Amino acid sequence: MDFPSEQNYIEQLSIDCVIFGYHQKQLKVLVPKLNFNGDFYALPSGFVIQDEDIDAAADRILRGRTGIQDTYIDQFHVFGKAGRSNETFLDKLLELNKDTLGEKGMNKKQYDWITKRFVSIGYYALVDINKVIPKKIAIDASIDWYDVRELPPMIMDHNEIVAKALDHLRINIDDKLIAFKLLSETFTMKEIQELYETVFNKPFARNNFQKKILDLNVLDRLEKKFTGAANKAPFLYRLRG
Amino acid sequence: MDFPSEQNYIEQLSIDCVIFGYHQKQLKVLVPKLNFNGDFYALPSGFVIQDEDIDAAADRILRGRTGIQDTYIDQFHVFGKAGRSNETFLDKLLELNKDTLGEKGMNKKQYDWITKRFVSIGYYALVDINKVIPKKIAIDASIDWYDVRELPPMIMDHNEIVAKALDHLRINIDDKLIAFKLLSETFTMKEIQELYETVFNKPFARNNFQKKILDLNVLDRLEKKFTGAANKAPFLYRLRG
DNA sequence: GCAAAAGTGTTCATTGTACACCCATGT
DNA sequence: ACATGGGTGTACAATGAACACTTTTGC
Repeated sequence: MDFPSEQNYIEQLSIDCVIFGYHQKQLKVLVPKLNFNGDFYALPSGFVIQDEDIDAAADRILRGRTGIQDTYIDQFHVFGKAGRSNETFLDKLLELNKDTLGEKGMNKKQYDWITKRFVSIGYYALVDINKVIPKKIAIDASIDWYDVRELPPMIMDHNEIVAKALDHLRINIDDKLIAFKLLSETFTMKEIQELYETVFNKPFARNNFQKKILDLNVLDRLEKKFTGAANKAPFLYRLRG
Repeated sequence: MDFPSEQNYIEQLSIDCVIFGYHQKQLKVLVPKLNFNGDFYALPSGFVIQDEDIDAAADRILRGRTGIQDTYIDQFHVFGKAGRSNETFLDKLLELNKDTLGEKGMNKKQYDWITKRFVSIGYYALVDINKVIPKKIAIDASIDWYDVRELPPMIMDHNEIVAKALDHLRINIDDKLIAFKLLSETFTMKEIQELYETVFNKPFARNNFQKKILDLNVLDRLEKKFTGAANKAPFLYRLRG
């Protein structure tokens, strides 16, 4: 396997990505399971190349797991507690993977790299879940979408990182008009409302919600969407610009 | 001099502090001038010790320049463009300080430390300017308060860092009730208003402002403050808790 | 009494919420 | 025709901004 210590990365600095998607009234996060013995789930992470902007590094990490690039990303917090790495996680990982991560599998440089304390920059990304085909990379055993409310226990402080990312998503969703990044190109008003209700975990009044969204003046109203249902056909909308 | 490369610091990761104070209708930033040949002004910065939380590192750096600790700090952004260090600044610094920073003054390890690319975590701090006696540390030739609108040109992207810190101060000032951190223990309503007017660079209506602040329900009204002026004496207030 | 500045109240506009109603669609 | 869900309009409440008025202080 490739050890990051062999690459020209900044040491002890990592980037953790919370990739949000939305499907069928569920806010989902893309989470790989690590290709080691033991059930280790970890956010898509990576390191910063010496001559690379940190935003570019986040975009590169995202591209590796989603296949798409130039998606919406937002750097929201740095996680830098000294003890965030070594609360049982590392011991367990090394214990269960003596062959690959022990003295046989690694040299000292490699061992030092993974056992040192890391400061991690948290990014969250919003993607159209239909455009993403989750991709395993070398370190992954599998990768899947999980409902943000039913995430597996992840390594280190990764569950906290997701919680904080969700806080920031809620704070920014109106201000930065980012809700639409989670939807397809075109969408109905009901779909936006259900997205909001999922994100905030509370109902919104239908008519007032419509007014609020239309008053943003950022949507173009397109043709109607005929579903075959026995009711009035809803309009499709698209983000202007 | 002490080189940071001799300490047990995380490499290529720094912390930059924007220390805000307020005095006589001016929002001020504490800026040291570096103890090198050439006019190099730089935000109070430092590095993270291996077993130290990043918040603790910021607090330590702050304590070094202000003498006070446990002040209000907020981590607001990470500055990580690959080219932020080496736009003429480093060349100029090395050129003007061949004796101390050239081959004579430094070994290779020290030279590598200062010439590598840095990712910097930005913190801003709010202090009661009356409680701070600015302290030079070894690297400083001088240290002074500057009006945020009349800062000297600083190294690298430090002027941008201040601008972004000010953005975040404005965003958070109401939400996190942090305006009072810039004032003395007790203050008049007029002093709070002038602080707001300085921070936002715009006037506020006196009566509405008073109502807004009192409606926060976080202030205790104390005795009146008799200034000797020929007008009604204002009340003093203090943050509750 | 008077000027200066603090404190309070009242009105108007804007925004947000709750309720009611009409419209299109397929059976 | 009618059940279903989409779209719009109106009334009320809460919030915020503009204006007016009263109170206190030292000369």
